[in-house]
Amino acid sequence: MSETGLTFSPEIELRLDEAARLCAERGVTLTPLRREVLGLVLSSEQPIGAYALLDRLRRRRRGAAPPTVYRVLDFLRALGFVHKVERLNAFVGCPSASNYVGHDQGHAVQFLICTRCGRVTETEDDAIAAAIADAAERHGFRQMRATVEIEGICRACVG
Amino acid sequence: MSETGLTFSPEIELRLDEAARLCAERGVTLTPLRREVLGLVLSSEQPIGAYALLDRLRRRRRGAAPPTVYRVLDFLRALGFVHKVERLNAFVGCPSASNYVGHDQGHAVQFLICTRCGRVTETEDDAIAAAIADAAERHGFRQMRATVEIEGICRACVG
DNA sequence: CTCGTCAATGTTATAATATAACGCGTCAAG
DNA sequence: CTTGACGCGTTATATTATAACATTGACGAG
Repeated sequence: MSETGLTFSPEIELRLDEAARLCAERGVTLTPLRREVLGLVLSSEQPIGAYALLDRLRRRRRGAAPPTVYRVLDFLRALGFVHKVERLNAFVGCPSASNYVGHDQGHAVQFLICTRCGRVTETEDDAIAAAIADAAERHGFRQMRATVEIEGICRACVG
Repeated sequence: MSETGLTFSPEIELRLDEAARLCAERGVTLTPLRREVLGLVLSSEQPIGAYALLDRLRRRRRGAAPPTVYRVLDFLRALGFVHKVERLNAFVGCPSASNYVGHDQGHAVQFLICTRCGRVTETEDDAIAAAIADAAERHGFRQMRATVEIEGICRACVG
């Protein structure tokens, strides 16, 4: 009857389709492997580490190795589909990848990391970005990108 | 005649003395090992990785091992004498440790990371801190600390 | 004194994260 | 048809960090 069926939830498949479209626009390819890795990242409630990703990937692709996932993550980050949370050495899907600009930067994002539930919320706060740009300028510093990771307890956890 | 001589430059020895004083105030001890590690971090022009630190430490202490430096770094970070630069997995001395407040936080600091010369400048920008606090609050997020790391080209390098 | 306790460090092993380097197949341009 | 770029496989290794347990020395209670 049916084929393998959808690998991911319909919502995520939609986002993957959108990502494929954006890739095509930029003259690059969202290969099956890349699509699968992105789907796994997007499916994770929490930031996912490269090796956790690798484990999950291996359920479907025998022989996947660290370079497999790191290469794909590099690709996805360069396109802005995925971000790395430095504090956690883990990766999150970008909720607004259509805003894409460039190499894991472009739209200045910040993360709210809940140390209780482990979830990470991405924001794009212009006031923070402006304050940072301003501070950089005052130091005569030519800013390329900024990492902003706020740790604490999220609304849901704090009750 | 003289003994071993000063391990570090006079300026750094002064800062180490000050650190020892602050430790005493807080009822903890800046042991010789801790003093030496802090001196090494302060002596480094650039952020220094734990294993680079370990190498240098070994010149004077045979048998130093990774836990040796990680434990000391934890101690120094808890006191605010040292910060970790997450983007680099490396450590910098805090220029204003007298402002100490607590566990590698307290006074909200930001880093300006020059990707050309590798130097890192620490700042304490209230506008950034305020913008972050404000954004957190708007998300109903109880902020505990924030990592802000700005990458680009420093004044000296950009000319 | 001497015992217990604690902070500090030593010691061994291993976990977790990330990259280097090379090979191989496909496919399109020339 | 061959050359070069891309995508991925494969093996090995580098880098960063922690777990777990042992030893030492200082110091107060008894």
